[in-house]
Amino acid sequence: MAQPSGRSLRANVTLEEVAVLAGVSRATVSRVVNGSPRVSPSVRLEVQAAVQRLGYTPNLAARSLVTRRSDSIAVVITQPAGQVFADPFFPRLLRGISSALTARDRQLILLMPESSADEGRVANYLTAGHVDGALLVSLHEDDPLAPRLAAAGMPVVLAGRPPKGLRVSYVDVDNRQGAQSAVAHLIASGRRVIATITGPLDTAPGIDRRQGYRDALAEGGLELDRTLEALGNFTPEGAEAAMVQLLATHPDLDAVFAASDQMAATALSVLAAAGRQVPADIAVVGFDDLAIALSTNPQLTSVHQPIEEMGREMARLLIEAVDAPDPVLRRVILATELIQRASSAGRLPH
Amino acid sequence: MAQPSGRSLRANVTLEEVAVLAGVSRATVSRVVNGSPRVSPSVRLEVQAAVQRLGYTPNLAARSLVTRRSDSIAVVITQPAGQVFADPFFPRLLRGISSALTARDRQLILLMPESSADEGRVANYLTAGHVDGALLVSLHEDDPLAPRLAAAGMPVVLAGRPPKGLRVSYVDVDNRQGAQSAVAHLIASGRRVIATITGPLDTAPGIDRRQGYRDALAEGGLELDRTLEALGNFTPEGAEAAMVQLLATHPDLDAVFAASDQMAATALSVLAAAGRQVPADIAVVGFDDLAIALSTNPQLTSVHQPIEEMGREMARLLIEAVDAPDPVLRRVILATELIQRASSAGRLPH
DNA sequence: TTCGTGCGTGAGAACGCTCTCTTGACAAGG
DNA sequence: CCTTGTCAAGAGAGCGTTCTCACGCACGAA
Repeated sequence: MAQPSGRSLRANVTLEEVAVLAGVSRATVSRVVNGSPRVSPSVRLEVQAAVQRLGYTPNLAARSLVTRRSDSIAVVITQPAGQVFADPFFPRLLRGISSALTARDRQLILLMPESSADEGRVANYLTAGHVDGALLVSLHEDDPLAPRLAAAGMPVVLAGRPPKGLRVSYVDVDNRQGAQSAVAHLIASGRRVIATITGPLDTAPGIDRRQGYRDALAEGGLELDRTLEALGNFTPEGAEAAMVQLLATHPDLDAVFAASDQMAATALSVLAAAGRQVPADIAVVGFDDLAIALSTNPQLTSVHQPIEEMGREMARLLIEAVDAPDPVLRRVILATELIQRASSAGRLPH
Repeated sequence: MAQPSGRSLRANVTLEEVAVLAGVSRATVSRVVNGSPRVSPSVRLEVQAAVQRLGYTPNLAARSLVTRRSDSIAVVITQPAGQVFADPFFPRLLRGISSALTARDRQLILLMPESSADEGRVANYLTAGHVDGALLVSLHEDDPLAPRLAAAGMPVVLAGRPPKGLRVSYVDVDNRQGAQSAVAHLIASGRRVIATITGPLDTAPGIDRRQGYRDALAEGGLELDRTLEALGNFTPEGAEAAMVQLLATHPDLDAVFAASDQMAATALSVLAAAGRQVPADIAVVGFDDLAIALSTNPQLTSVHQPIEEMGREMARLLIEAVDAPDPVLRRVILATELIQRASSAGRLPH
């Protein structure tokens, strides 16, 4: 008998078929599948055997139709084109999210709107009830999606602290404490004229990391000198200009805290070109602990962020919010860790 | 009247309600929504107005239940832990995929199995019919998923050429031609002792890029010298060892083609440490055209790959396969482009 | 015995959609 | 005037679940 050509027939085992094989009703099979306690042990065994034998898998569409939940979560990555792709932040975060989501049998639906027209479609899609909640990852500040979804009553968790007092759950890395520990380390190793190359100061990481720098200076008894704070904007161009300027204005500079590894790498190049020895003359510390920190010369001391953990925590928070009867608002700040490498090796044997 | 606490009620506008408002039957509304031509213009207008007014959005679960297709596509990223994350390949590819998928109203379901146990679950999930097809992105070779899914009759498209003659559709970048053009460029600018630092030779890109190197040598009339081929394995450690060895064995070396930018960057460091001037003494060319190529000193000539385009093409191919009545097998190879920068600047003014 | 009480199980109605079939209106042809 | 064909529109079944009830049985108390 000829096999019908084309696509193989999907495994269409239904609850009904399992019920027949097990000699029970559909309802009972459903109970077993969903782990209800109201089933006698013997029947449960019987049903499980039938499920096994037929290779039954619940039809998610049918289930979703009646339960009115999709068991799926949207991850919205709003990406301002450019160079940010150099950063392995997204794969890491996605991995964390994915891991927590599959552990709880939720599907991950990925949305990457490119244009603002796309963003409108995404908002519609999300509020149409196709997903139970949304994880928002956005690097630019003025993302209108978060308030819009929150207003629509959709559970939402953000990656990173939102800007202006937006009341929505988020998970962030402790940028301030991370920067503080980096600069404290520089002070502890005897550096005294410490500059910072900052990120854009209209973003939370930019602000927080500079604040951490200031905290450390204050705690270390060093005076704050605004001319030691140069705007780098997280770009190579910005960092280069900042480093050049700092060298020109502060010949006695003996340490630089760059708010990102990429900027730190650029700073290292500028220093090398200027004939300054790192770490002998000047120590350099970055932030992010990317792979690039290992391929600079010398290797870069940097602040490590638990990105996967951040993703996992976001997913956990969101699921919690979805399952909760009332809206929940939670903030989670994850600790960072200073990874010491050659670029800040001691002046003071400490 | 008190608003019921908790989650806002989802927009539960149904076909029925639209039908009532428009004064037609459910079937007619369905026809309008799905763009059937068998509707009179006046009724269509009426229905569209009602849809608009109620903010109707089709319930995907219900639709999927009856059409027996999910209109969603899985993207499976099988990631061997490690350093490969440094590469922005995934975000780029995902963006391309996402773009093509949303343009055709398909959902992107992302799966990132971590363990082999996860991979088993993924295989089950996929064959359970929750998705219409799968896009497989795997950096390691012996991924059992592709043959398994293909055997189950699930439409599949791979990112990159599969290893041993696996008969499945894929989209790849022209690694061979890319490498060839890079090395041809070196020859054209007067280099004569050209080494290559290869990727792992059990992977398609590793093999293909070395082959491109050999092609260019042959075409340029240069003799193939196996001692000029050093294994770098796409890792910094491998590249460093390779570069050190090449310098030791070939004092007259005047060019290096590294099969990845990361390896090229490492090679540059080694050369700098050895006091060799780039590009005056030795030219260096990489592959991938990552952001890192811009932050090396000097900036790195590299082979650019159309990653987004690759993603888009994969999505297109898969949707085509899903819609086709019979299984389709297609291969698409996308051209690469050599981006010339300072690291290979001319010896011969050409 | 009689009457709850509790618990395992089944019957059957949704859920919102698509799709086949049927109906009815109208025009054209004999 | 009746038949035939065409085409818009409606009726209604059915997709695979879950979930509310109702049922029946066993058990213990009156």
